[in-house]
Amino acid sequence: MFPSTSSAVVLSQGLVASQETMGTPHMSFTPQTSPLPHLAFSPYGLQHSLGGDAASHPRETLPSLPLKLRVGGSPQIGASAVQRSSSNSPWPWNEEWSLNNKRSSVGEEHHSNNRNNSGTSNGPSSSINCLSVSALRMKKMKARRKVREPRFCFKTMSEVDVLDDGYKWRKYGQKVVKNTQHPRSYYRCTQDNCRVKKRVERLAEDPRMVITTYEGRHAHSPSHDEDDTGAAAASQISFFW
DNA sequence: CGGGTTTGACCGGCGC
DNA sequence: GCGCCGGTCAAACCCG
Repeated sequence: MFPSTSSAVVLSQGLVASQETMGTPHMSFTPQTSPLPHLAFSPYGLQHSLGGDAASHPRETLPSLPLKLRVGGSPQIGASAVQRSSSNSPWPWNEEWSLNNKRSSVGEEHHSNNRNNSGTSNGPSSSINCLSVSALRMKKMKARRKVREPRFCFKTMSEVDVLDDGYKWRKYGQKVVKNTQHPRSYYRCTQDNCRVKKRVERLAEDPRMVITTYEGRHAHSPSHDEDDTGAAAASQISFFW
């Protein structure tokens, strides 16, 4: 799962990204100064800071992440909480959280879709198929777009992009976002009935720093064995929005 | 062969 | 209204 063989995940301390990085101006990071054997975090105490939408998400809607940055045997773990502060950032906790307030949430649909067939199908029924497929796709897209799961993110200094948080992820997309030289990767939890997603990207100004954004909450336990030290460490590190 | 990754296309949202 | 951009899809590809 871990794509790289060696990496030192170190604590990022007191970082403040004040200029636009990956379209994320004025990010500020709360210092975490105590190196811990494992990274864990508890974003739950921060719901109130998320505004109305967050208030609508009960505590349980936030992802529980026994993040286990087990790198190189003796990890120096650290994570910087990222604080919501910008007004015009494309960073998710700004517009997207506010969008959450505006959009009603409906269930997502997961059907197979035949997007690529819509333009190439032949025969007398092709137009009908086109329409139905297109309509289905549209419906699906709309349903998908309206759903906004609770999110939080953190920053780590790591050589690897994908941190071992105990869950199994499948990459479903990669995108180069504007004004960045590093692509953003999109991952989805491979567990059935679990729609937790995460985005991983690197800071443009400091490629050693990895920004991981989780969306949603796992409806299951981590996919591989945990020693639970992450949970224990959760009491030692708190994450902030 | 099954599961994961890559990658180009597509879509909706949003700003101008 | 239009174009840009981020997010997602899914076929093709890769790998064990």
